[in-house]
Amino acid sequence: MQSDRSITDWQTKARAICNGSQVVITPKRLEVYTALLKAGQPMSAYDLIEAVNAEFARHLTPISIYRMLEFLEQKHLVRKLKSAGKYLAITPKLEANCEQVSQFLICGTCGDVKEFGVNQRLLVELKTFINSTGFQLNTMELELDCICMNCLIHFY
Amino acid sequence: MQSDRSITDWQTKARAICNGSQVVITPKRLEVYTALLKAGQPMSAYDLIEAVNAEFARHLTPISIYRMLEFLEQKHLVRKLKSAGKYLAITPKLEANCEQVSQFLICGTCGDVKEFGVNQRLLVELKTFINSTGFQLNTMELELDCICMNCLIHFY
DNA sequence: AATGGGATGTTATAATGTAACACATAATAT
DNA sequence: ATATTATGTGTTACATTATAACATCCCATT
Repeated sequence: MQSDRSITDWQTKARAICNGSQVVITPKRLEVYTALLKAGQPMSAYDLIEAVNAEFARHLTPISIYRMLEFLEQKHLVRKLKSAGKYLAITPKLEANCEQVSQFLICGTCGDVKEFGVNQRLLVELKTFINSTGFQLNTMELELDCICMNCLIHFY
Repeated sequence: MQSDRSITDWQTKARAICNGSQVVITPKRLEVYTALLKAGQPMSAYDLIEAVNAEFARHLTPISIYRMLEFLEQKHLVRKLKSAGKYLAITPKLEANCEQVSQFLICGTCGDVKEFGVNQRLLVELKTFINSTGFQLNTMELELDCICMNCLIHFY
């Protein structure tokens, strides 16, 4: 959960990011982004529909949400976690530190997600290996299949 | 696509792996595994239903396939690629080489998957970083979001 | 006002994955 | 040898995630 203050900051930044092109951040797109910011955790597209419709008195349909999410992804305001089918607002956390790259640690048991900064050198090394295959990494922010401490204790 | 010879080898190994416990590899489970081996590439559960039903004259339903896939995953005969929603028969390729760990390079554009061996040291290092978070990596065989050379040429 | 591009609405449907309960089969215990 | 139990499968229905196709709206510019 983000504070109201930082949400406002991020809304402002979002507007700035989308400035200048023909393609703009509309009120609804900003609402989708805001709902994700407020949640402060990954949400499914359908959970997001409920959240936006409730909070902003809309009646968005799945296709609309998916289109807006696609837009927000292109602007790097939202990140899709493919392995979980969930979406996450991108926040500043580790951006300031160029030595660190965010990794998404996803608990395969309960779905909890932790964002964690890892030494950039490590990922550059991995990227270099991969480049020799003809495939190129789309991002160095990996989705890592994990189990969280809580599930480890309770279920194993 | 695997050769008939190596498919037979893997069927035999599969039986051996499942030997000794109460839980056995039944004909149908072996058929699911065999269909995946023959495909030699990741398949969706529904593609797999069609393949098994056609080749072995079954009429399996989704729930059955998912149950069999779960069994095969537990026995490490099948790997689920969560980010792609596809399933892959596990084959020997890199197992012999302890210095290397398989990585799954997944083209986000066309869905093509390449298995690629990476220096184990690198992944142990990553794993060590992650352990400090309270989350633990379920596997060092990562799913890496990539673009393949072919899509790179055609679409960008 | 006309037009043209981007954004959204509307409807329908595809693709992926599970729940709940019934039945079958095979190993074991009595 | 039968009863019991655990495992495997069938059947039906449904939940969740995602997209296709086409219509309409809105707004900037002509």
